[in-house]
Amino acid sequence: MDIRSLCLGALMAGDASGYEIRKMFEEGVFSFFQMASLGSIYPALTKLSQEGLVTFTEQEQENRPDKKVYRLTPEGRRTFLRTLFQTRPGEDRYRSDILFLLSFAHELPVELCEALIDEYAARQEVMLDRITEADGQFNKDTDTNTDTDTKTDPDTSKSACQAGCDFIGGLGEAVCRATLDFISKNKKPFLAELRKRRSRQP
Amino acid sequence: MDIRSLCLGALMAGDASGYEIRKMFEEGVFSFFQMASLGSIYPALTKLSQEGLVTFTEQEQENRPDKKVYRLTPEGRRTFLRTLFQTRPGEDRYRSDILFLLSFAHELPVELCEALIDEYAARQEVMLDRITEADGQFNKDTDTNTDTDTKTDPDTSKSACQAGCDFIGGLGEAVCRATLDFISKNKKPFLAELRKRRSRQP
DNA sequence: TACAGCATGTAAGCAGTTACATGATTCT
DNA sequence: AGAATCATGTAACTGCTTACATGCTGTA
Repeated sequence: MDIRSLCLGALMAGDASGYEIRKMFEEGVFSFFQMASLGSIYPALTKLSQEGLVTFTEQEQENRPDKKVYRLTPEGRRTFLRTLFQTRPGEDRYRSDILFLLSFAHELPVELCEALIDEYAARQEVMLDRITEADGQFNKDTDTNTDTDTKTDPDTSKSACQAGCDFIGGLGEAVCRATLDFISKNKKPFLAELRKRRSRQP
Repeated sequence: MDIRSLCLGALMAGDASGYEIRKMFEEGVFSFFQMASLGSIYPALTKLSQEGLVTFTEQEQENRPDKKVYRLTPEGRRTFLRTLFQTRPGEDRYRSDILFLLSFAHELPVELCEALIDEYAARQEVMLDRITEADGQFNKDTDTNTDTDTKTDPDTSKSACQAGCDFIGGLGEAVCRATLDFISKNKKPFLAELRKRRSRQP
């Protein structure tokens, strides 16, 4: 998925600034399985608006810098939907430095291994919080899109991403819990095993 | 983790050609949490050998193209270990087109949603097989490194990556199973929910 | 006959990260 | 006083994917 589709997808949930879109990928629903940095979001939004797939309104804010609030155009919506249909999804990719480091546990001090496992668990915990908190975050009104033609009817708009996001949120939750469960069950035996080996071969 | 460290890590398990290293990331132990393509592996190995971190021997093969079998030098080993100690692990990143597409389930035909879920499950199944098969793949003798000074003693060598890889393999297995379990429990209700909405708002 | 697997390598191109640039406000 | 949050944007750089180039073997 390229960054442009990611931005369009984010805007499907409601109007947002570049900064807010990043937050969706960093803390929100999408954080579980996609990410995007500001350095890629801003150029993408610029290009998207040049192509007429999004529009933006500059919002003055008190005590805050101005905001460019982007909104999907009907064409943007159509384009995004077409993309969804046509995309044959690429392979999932999971990258984890921690797990790579832990592959070499037998070469590392046991304390470091423990720290790595704890760090891994802590991150999973954070992810779990994000996922459970994000539940229904697509339903909070974004005050700007109550009377737009980009939105169909209020009911559809309300349930925006809901069904899909619930399912995926549930999946993410299950995965995080399984991970944390595995760690709580296997951490100690694993570290004990490492110490045993260490004492055999110093 | 940059590609160079990944290659060094792969070679910790025993001598290998570039082609074989890719297989480790594509089908082997590392496939769960890292990946690397040939187009990045070959240049990395070349650079690594220029820096003296690996050596290679050209092996003629019958009915097969020649092979360059790479081996860690003591310095390569030291460098890699130092990297392990010093690296403060970057954030885990999971990217999934399928899950992104499924976030918009309410905009897609139910049949497509089902196909996406099935595809997702199938991939998890493949991953599960890889992980369980990979168990102990670090222990199969690679016939070339029985009498080298890069290896410590046979016992250590035998248990190469074992402890860490067992742990991580177990984790991967748990995660895959949790995913498949979640899907088998929630797929039907989810699709039913989608159909219900669809009939309400055609 | 065509495709898949084994095997290595180069190079173009792109996508995205990181760093830089700017600046106000609020919290510690 | 300094860090963090909000807010936007550009540009250099990097790292990776993809495609190209080559060629043999075994299978469908």
